Amino acid sequence: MESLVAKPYHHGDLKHALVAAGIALLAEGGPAALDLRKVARKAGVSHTAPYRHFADKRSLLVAIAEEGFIRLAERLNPAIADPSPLNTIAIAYIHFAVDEPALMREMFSGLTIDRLEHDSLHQASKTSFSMLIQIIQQEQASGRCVPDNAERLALVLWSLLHGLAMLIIENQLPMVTTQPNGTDQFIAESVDRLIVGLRPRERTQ
Amino acid sequence: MESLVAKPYHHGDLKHALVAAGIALLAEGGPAALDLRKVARKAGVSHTAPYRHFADKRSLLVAIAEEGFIRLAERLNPAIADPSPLNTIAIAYIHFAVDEPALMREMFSGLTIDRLEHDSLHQASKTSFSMLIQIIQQEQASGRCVPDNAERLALVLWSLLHGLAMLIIENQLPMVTTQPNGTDQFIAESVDRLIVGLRPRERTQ
DNA sequence: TGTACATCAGTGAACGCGCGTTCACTGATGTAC
DNA sequence: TGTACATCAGTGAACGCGCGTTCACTGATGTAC
Repeated sequence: MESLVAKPYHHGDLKHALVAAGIALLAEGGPAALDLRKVARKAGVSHTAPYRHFADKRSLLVAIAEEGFIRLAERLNPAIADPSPLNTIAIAYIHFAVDEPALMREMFSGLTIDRLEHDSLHQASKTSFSMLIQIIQQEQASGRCVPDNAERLALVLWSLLHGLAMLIIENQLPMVTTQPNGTDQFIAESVDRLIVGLRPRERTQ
Repeated sequence: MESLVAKPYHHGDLKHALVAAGIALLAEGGPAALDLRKVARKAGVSHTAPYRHFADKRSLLVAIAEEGFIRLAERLNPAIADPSPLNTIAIAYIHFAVDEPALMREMFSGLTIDRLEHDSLHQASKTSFSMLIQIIQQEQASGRCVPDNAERLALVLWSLLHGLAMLIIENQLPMVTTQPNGTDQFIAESVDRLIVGLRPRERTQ
């Protein structure tokens, strides 16, 4: 069901259209659906046209992962100005994963794409991470977070959020996700737990 | 380099041999390396022999994931009797992932295998999770953990461990993993953080 | 403004490959009498 | 203990398929004069 009106010979912006087509295919059919020929078909172009813009399939995958990190950063960004930034960024992170599970997996499949070899991809992922650091620093400034190394604390937070996101999209937490509003509730519960800790406090509040 | 001595016509235990061959292939070549023909070749058998034991490729993948969860449970089990069980089970969980990254990914790829449809697989994964619950309950019994719902607390712990494991095997934490002993140190740091919390405590200890 | 030509962005046929699966088969094993 | 036969576990040829990639090509565009 291609919606193409009076297609010209030259596409105009095929490179970005191919990335968008790839992301759309991931959304529709999971990771297995991502092959060069399908991407080209989705973009309404012959299956050899992508080679004018990407050296090979791997290059397209890198571009898709990069775009994924850019979109993730856009989703996380509003949390910085939020009065309850930890919970808000957690919700944003996990909702992004739930909305785009296949893209999320593709972005984090470091086994197939070595991030450090692709600088723009690396930068894109660092942008998201820097938001976590920033939020930790804000919380430290207002005395709601211990004054330890902010990057390290952000890594712990990231691990919790990433684990939640992955377990949820891999359907490992049915006891949580099948409840109405269960996911958001459990995210809030998890973030609270990280904030107050497992160990009992002498005097609450 | 098959080490086969005087191969008989009947294999004897081909079913388990195929699962073992699949896990070995995952260890060697990553997720992409896992196809029926390679598995059969690895087990020293024709590429149609697996169909005597598995209906199709999917069935073999389910069996491999199940074996993965059994092995994970074996690795986690000793932590229960450990004096510092939280840190020990965390180390065990993440070391398992680091040792068998492709198997780990396969086990948790719920997008392709629906766990709830395969009861023995579901049971196998619950065994590992129940160890986390057990450890939380022990800590609660000795007053080192708040007396909230143990299963819920275990889910939070699991999320943290899973996120750590995934980020590490996807090579997202180079700043941690490239340091000598950096991984174990960061695991300990993360578990400690979950125990004491992000929020400052009035009076330490 | 018009023409010549280099360059760029697309096409479609063709390739080799390895996959999952099927099929008719054969060799090995277990059991009834 | 020996034989007949059903059953089980393996084989190898063959299939259809879709993939990534290459190649020679053609249509469209931009620029120099």
